[in-house]
Amino acid sequence: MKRELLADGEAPSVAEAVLNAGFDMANCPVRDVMDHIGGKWSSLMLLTLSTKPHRFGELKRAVPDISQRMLTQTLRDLQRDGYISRHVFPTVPPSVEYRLTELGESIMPPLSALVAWAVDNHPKIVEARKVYEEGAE
Amino acid sequence: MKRELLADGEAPSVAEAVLNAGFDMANCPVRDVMDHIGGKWSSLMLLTLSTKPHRFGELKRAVPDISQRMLTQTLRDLQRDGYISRHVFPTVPPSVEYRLTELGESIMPPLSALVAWAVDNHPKIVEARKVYEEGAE
DNA sequence: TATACCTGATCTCAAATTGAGACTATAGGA
DNA sequence: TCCTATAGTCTCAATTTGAGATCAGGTATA
Repeated sequence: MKRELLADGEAPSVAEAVLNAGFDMANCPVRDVMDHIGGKWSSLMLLTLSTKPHRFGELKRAVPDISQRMLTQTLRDLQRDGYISRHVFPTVPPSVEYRLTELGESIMPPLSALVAWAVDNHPKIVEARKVYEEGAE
Repeated sequence: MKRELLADGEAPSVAEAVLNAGFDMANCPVRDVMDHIGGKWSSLMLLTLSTKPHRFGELKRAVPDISQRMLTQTLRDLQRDGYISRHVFPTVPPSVEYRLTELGESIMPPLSALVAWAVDNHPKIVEARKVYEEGAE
């Protein structure tokens, strides 16, 4: 395995590798990638599309509180970065299908791991916020 | 293991679990967590703090193009959500040390995996953008 | 025939978020 | 006395976001 995951207390090898060796802040891959897939809707889009290809309207229904404007823009961004592909079917009215590319599929294992962590640890975060708010009074 | 990582082509079990079972969009853990650690600077902060505790000024030097305002705010947000702790030393001038909490440590394995993916696949994304721009002309 | 409606996408304007840079307090050193 | 360093905060302009109307074009309904 090229990079090992960190166990609690283990030396953070990935972080050190990234932060030390050739870490150009001006053209930082971490920020460049995280900015996009960390966007407000991107992870939810990728997660939804990982189950199966979706049409525009399906995505809108799957993620109800996204505005049409942001849906279009999020899809454009993901397409631009090569995570998803866009297929127009010349039906009437025209329908458009979005699906993960190979690159998009390849990010799902680490992204899913992070999402799983998020779901598992969400209660702790909510609790931490409550404690913080109480301390701030 | 509670959740398994996905191999390419495997059924996206995490995504389905999240999207189906009790997935309340209004109080979505995925968005709630990703919004914060996916923020423009959060992942870089966590990554930097995972190597060792840092003082405010050290963080500013480690992430040069963050503004002081956003550094303060990002640290507050991470502290509020329980990822990092803040220790004030009553020296003159006072110095403040930030370090990962147990919760913060626990997110590093999945976050590091994603960062590793980002570093490994950054060239493909840059290439995808180039192709997209050319096709758009 | 006229009207409503479906699709995916865009336009406009107001609201929220962000960045740049100046400003605060205190104390030590030149 | 003036300059430096620390960890922030404050203000204002620029960018990003959301809500809602609008578009194009063809089909179903009245």
